Amino acid sequence: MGWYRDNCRQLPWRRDTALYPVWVSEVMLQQTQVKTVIPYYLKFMETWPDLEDLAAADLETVLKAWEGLGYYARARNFHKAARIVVRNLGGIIPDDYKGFKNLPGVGDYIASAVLSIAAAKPHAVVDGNVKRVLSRLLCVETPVNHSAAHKAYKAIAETFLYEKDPGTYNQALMELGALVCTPKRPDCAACPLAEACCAREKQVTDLFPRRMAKKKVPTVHIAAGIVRKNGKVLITRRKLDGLLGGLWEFPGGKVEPKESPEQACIREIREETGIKTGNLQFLTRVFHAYTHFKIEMDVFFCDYISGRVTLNGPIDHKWVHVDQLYQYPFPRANLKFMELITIVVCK
DNA sequence: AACTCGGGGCA
DNA sequence: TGCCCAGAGTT
Repeated sequence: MGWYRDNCRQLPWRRDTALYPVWVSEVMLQQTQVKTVIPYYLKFMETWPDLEDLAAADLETVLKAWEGLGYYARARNFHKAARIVVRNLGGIIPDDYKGFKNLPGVGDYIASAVLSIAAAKPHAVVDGNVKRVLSRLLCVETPVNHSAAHKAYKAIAETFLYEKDPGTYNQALMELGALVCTPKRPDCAACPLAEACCAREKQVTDLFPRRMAKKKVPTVHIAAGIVRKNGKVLITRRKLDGLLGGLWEFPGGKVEPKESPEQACIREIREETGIKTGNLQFLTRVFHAYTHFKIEMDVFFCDYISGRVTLNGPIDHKWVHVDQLYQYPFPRANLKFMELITIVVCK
């Protein structure tokens, strides 16, 4: 705790420890590094300073603010939770564990983090940092990426919980993991727990935390088309659940075996939107990695030929001017060639 | 209990 | 390149 007081970073969400701003930060910080979150957090709080503001916003606007941050279900769930609090709970965020965790997108980590930091409730957090620190401190053999890990580390974290100031205890443990007890080359010389650390004493910090082997991720070939018609281009909106739910994209899909990217592009656009396209012109190839697979996407300009849009898969579509594309939330893989479109079209 | 869900920082 | 990150929901 003393180490934390002297060494903690000055982060934007540490300025206001009310429930809402802490909640915003914890949702964004889920599986996302501090450095990445900072600009998103500042802009989000500026746009929606209070829960009521967020509840009144369109989902689409919230997704736009989340664009590039990933795990878009976080934004959808948080937005939904804000509306539940305003509509059903009188605008009061529950400050008890059961009531708060019941909200969509709030699991054990967020409930424990928000309530300990913003309401001094005695709940220990378990995140990647905490698991790493405790694993080394006690030479815990439970692999941190195993299903049983959360429960095991939660029990350990609770035994050490400092109930007089659980928020600082939790943040101190996480900060220690982020700054000192790092995944690679931990700085044991700077660690306040060094004397008590099992892994350091045995010189095996690089063997902890234990981790189960990961699977390799396959690569998928994708073809996407920028369909032009009367100076506008076609974009479609993905269904709200699943991968990249609710985001807009250029229509396309998987290139089947024995099929050329051009054929796949025309076929996928016809299947998804019902329209016929042709006169394909290669624009670029984009590489992008997701958690469970990688994609190689060939992007084509296409001309609209015939047919009316009848959606099969996407939940919406629009013909938009290239200058208006920035208004819609797109996946990163699409943003990678967005600027190129403008350059080519204007030429 | 296993699988799905983004994107970036970093060695 | 591969690893890992202030995890939660679904199956």
